[in-house]
Order: sequence, then C-alpha cells, then structure tokens
Amino acid sequence: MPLYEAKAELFRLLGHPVRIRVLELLQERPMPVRDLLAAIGVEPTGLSQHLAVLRRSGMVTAQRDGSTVVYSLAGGDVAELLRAARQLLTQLLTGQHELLSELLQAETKTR
Amino acid sequence: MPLYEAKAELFRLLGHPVRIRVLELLQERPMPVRDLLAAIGVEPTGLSQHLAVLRRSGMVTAQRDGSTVVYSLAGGDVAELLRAARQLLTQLLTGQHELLSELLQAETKTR
DNA sequence: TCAGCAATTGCGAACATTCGCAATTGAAGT
DNA sequence: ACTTCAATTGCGAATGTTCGCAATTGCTGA
Repeated sequence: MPLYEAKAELFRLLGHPVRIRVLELLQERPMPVRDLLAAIGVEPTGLSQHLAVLRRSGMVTAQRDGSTVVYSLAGGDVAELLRAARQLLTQLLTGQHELLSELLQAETKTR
Repeated sequence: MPLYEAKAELFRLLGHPVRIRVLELLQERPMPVRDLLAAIGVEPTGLSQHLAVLRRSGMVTAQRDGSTVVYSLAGGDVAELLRAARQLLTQLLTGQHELLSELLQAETKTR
C-alpha cells in the first residue's frame, strides 16, 4: 500500500468533528466514555461508532474498568499532528484575510 | 465556527489520495496541470475537481500561463502537516507490529 | 437470578463524495 | 474564422459516511 494512500486514509479518519474532539480531550488525560459523552454532547451510539473508528486505526486504546470503559491515546504523537493542523489553519485564514484586504483596497482605488 | 470543526474540515479535505499526491508534488515545485496529470495518472476531469477542492480551501493557488495553468502551494506550511502525518503513521504501524508480536509470543508460550 | 446501567453492535434511511461522460471556456496555431 | 489542445464545469450513477433506533453484551448491586 502506497504511503500517500495511508496518509489519505489517516486524514480521512481524522475528518470528523467528534473524532477530533475525542482526541483533543484524551490529550489531557485518559477518560471513561461517560466523560467523553458529557463533554461532547452526542448520542452514546454515535460516540461509540466514532470511538470504534479510532480504535481500529490504533490511535486510541480502550480498557474496561468495572462497568465503565476508559479510553486513552495510544503511543503515537497525535498532539503534533493536531498542532500542525492548527498552525496551517491560522496560516490559511490569515492568507485569505490578506487577499480580502487587497481586493477591498483595489476596489477603493478604482473608485 | 469552532476550531475543532475547522480542523475536521481540513482533515476531510486532505482525506483523498489524489489530493495528497498533488500536495506532495507541489512541494517540490510549482507545476502545470499537465505534469500533475502525467505524474498521478488520473482522468483530467477528476484531477480538476480535486484541484478545485484544494483551491477553495486556499491551500494551493493557480495562475494561467498561456494555455496551461500552473499550480503552487499557497503560503501555509503544508509540509509540516504531512511530515507529522507520516511520523504518526509509522508510530501507529510499529505499535500494531509490537502488539502482533506480543500476541504471537503469547501464542507460542501456551503451546 | 434478575433488574438496571454502561457501552457496543446491527441495520436502514438520509446525506455527502467520487468518478466519468458530455459540454464549455480560454488561448494558440493555421 | 476555425480547428485544436488544455483545463474546467455540469451533471448523474455508484459508492461511502453518518445518524438514530432497536437489540445485545458485560458488569454490578438487590
């Protein structure tokens, strides 16, 4: 399997708000499903499905503790990826902002 | 719009092999569509659509030069994000590999 | 044993993405 | 003006994703 396909697959797995929130929350500390549920505010069934996706990808691990299930980030440096994403986002946004400014300025010049 | 939604959106946009390849290729140098087409090996119409996605997101920019259109990476540090993705991927894969080894070892022990 | 809570799974309907064909735009050569 | 090549856009069919309901599993406490 080519590397670029694996990358695309990874990004696709990250491409959902709930899954992003889960990863961000687990970055602080391991958490039982109950807490994730309360923090995110989504149907249990939906959360379970998103957790299953993350589990299958190996990004998080689950372990039962009594009747609750506690999720943790597995090994990899997810934080670094999220950080890079935030950085790129701000760069893209300021880029668009600059472009907009230029357009507005050109607009006023022609008047 | 919450930040985690923007991040998810960004990842979703990156979640396709062709778009990843385009970004990787543009990282080397700006390129006309023709070259991308030859390098990736996909229908022109499909490539155009993926390029449109990247354009709308502000990650790449296009400029006409005669009858050809040349694409370039726009400002943001896409490279950093792709690098982080590759790092995480290798970490995830070695993680799974270790897990597999443990399972196999446990298996042989019980025999 | 059984009632009850936590979390998950199976499944179907709604929704979004992707792909290729046909048609279109823009620029270059004749 | 007309043909040709490069790239894009408009669709529709096929495919994939997401969501909630109903049913299930695993565990705990009566």
